[in-house]
Amino acid sequence: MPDRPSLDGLDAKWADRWERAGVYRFHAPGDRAAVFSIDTPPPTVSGSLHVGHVFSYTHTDIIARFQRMRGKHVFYPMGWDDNGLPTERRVQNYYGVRCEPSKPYDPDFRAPEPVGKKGDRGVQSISRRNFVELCEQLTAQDEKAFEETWRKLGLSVDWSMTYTTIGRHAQRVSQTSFLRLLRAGEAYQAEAPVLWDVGFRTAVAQAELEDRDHAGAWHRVAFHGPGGQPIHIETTRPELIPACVALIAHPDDERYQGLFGGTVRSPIFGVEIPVLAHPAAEPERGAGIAMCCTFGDLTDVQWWRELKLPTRTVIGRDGRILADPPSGLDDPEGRKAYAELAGATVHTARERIVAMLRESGDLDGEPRKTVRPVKFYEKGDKPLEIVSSRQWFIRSIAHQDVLLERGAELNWHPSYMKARYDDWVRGLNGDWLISRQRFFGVPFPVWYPLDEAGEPRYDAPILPSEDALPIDPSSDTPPGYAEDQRGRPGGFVGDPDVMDTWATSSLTPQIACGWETDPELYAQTFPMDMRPQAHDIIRTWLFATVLRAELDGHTLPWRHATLSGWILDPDRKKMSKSKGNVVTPIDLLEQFSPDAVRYWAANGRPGTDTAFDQGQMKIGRRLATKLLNASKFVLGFPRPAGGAACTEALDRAMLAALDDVVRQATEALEAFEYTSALERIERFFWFFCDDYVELVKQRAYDEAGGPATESARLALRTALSTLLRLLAPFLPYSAEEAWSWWHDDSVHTSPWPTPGAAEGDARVISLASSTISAIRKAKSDAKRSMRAPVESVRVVGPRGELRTIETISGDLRAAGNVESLELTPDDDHELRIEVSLADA
RNA sequence: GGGCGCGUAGCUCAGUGGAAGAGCACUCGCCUUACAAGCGAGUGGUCGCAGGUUCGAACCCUGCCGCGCCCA
Repeated sequence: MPDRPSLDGLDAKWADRWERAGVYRFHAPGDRAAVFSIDTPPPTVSGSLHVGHVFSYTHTDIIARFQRMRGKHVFYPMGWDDNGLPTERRVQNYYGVRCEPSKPYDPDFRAPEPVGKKGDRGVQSISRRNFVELCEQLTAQDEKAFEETWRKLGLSVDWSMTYTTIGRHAQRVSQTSFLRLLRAGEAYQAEAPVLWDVGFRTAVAQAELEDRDHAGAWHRVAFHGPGGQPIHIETTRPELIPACVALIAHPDDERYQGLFGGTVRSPIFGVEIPVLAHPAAEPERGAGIAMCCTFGDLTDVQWWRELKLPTRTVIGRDGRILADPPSGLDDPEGRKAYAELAGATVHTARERIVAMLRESGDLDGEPRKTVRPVKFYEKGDKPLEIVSSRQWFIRSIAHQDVLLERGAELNWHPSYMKARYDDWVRGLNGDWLISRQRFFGVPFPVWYPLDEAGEPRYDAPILPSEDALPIDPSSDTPPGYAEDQRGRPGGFVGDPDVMDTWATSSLTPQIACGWETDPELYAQTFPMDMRPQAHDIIRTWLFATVLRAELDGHTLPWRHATLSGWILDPDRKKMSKSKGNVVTPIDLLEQFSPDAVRYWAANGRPGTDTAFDQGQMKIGRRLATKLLNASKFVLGFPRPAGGAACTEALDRAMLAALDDVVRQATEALEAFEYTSALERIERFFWFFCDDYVELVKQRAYDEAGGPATESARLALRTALSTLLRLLAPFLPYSAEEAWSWWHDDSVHTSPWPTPGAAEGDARVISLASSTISAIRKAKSDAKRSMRAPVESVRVVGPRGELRTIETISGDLRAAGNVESLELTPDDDHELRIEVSLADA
């Protein structure tokens, strides 16, 4: 036991010992009921950890530690989400490279020096395989740094079970699951219009969209009616005029009754276009008649599908106008005009076409500026386009009802978060698009035979056997073929796409629990007990995981979902990356100690956004330091003899009150309410230090010993043992340090306290506190030391209360340095305490 | 536009039908043999606003205002 206990250095000391002793190692007990399994969110390693991570992962760790002390075998693996676009982007920016799939692999390629500043040097094109290798190298580095932070924070993770979402095991699980869905008809591919990000050149899913206000302008444009009369439409996207396949108005719109069923000619391009009626047209919007294009928005897709309209694609996957005009654009003048647009970006094409319309007199008035919500890919910086392409989907629309049922079975913490899930499931408007035209991800384990013309036969995919997984169809050869047949007529070709990150991370329970690879482990850990995550990814991660477990086994993946809030900066705004990076988690842990940072995190209630508050960390640091000092004080007394008993009223009352705290804290933690558990424990702890310890100090010091002294020493030790264990989930380092002063085992594997048989009078405590308070106030008012002698304390009040005070009068006199304590009955008035100080 | 949450002391937040609370900050004190990185005491509130229910409302109901988030 050190002379001056300190928090500094505890993390290094204990993180190392815990690892060596295997304190958090999972040992399968052979019994599902004895396990508590946690589906830890794999953080995206393409960024840096920020205080928000520290916040929410601490919440999970508190529950993990509590359940472990409750006797559960806690299954608590960590994963790293390293696959997917965020990693690609990080690698591109970090090394200044770009993946060029047509380039051959360079076996001698060495990772370039990291880019110092943007624009320092040109971007280097490298082969897909070299690019993937760079991704693997950089994520390995990032993962190491993440693990260090987590260990320092004191997460009680079993690090021997760490997985990554790009690792072999995850790929195997992901591909196995995909093949099964494919065989069951739950996964399918289709040529369909999909939302497309032209910057990243990939399809994106509904869950990855966000609406952003985007500046644009209404253009009033004349189409030409049968008699040459102008039919005006209003559009924000005049560059899509060559893609126009119909004009559409509401069936009840009187203005256009005469035109329905007829045709008009498009300006500039001179294409004959039908005028049709459809209820999705909004009479109030613009001119009430809209041009339907391939594809301007999701309504265009709906019209195209329902009215069986032709396709006139003009925007390519790079966001530029295609070189060749679409079918139907036959007019020579029109083709000439189109040629001036070919190759231009959407923005440029719009400017040119506006100039043409102005020239031809088909632009009515000037464009009117507007701001309207436009769909963006959440990671993208250009509006999404809609392009038709072949993509993989997982069925979800067909399962909406059962998904809602599963949502109702799940225990949500806090419960109101369920509404977000329900909203999302009810609002699904298509199946889940899982293919991405990217490089660093889990490949689709599929090849296609090539026909005589060298065209892939998408309807006859070649599938690997499950035991061959994981495979990469771009380098592995399908069964029955030789590698030299790749890409040749009559040969084969691999599916070029990779799965979206969520398509793999929606399987974290299966990946972590050993689905199809470790049946024993799986039986003891799945369905998991707890899924902690942030509330903003209910529509992605939570939803997708529920879907996959349903499709695979008609089960929920876990019993409880716990949703953490966000960290807000002091201005109540969501903590931005730049701000979060000003103070890195490591800096915080160094400055305040892990226990202090955890204390701050533990004060953020489940689901509630919480302010970043270094003040709370200071308080946490104070609490942890106090715990060490109080422990040192209690353990400084001789150990009570074997036959010692708590005989004194104050000791018994204190232990009884502590039992209540144990009950309340246990109940709260069982319900994942770590904040109220901490609040109750903490409140008691300060009472223990400030009042109880002060009151029994003299009695405990008494070198003559005796039953009353033994009672105090025993009560102090008993309470300390309980308090250290109650605080261990929150302050694992200081609790472990103090515990180690008188135990050989770890506090984190010792049993969670249970209420004892202590019987005590709760009134004793409140009367003790109010009496000693009155004495202190008298001294404080007189600006005297707390040790100043008191000539007399006169307590006047009801006999019952006086009798209670009588039982603790010795402690009160000793603590207050009181010469005489006088008790005067007065049953007609409330308790009154008069204090007379001795002369200075 | 729909849904969810929030609004209590200068700040961060507890309290969900029975006497308005804690910590921080601030003020005034105290070397007190665990802790001065400590301890004691004090100042501070129209519980967003307006109605309603009730013997009694910060708490339940209705409406409004403000903030945030999710979804269209």
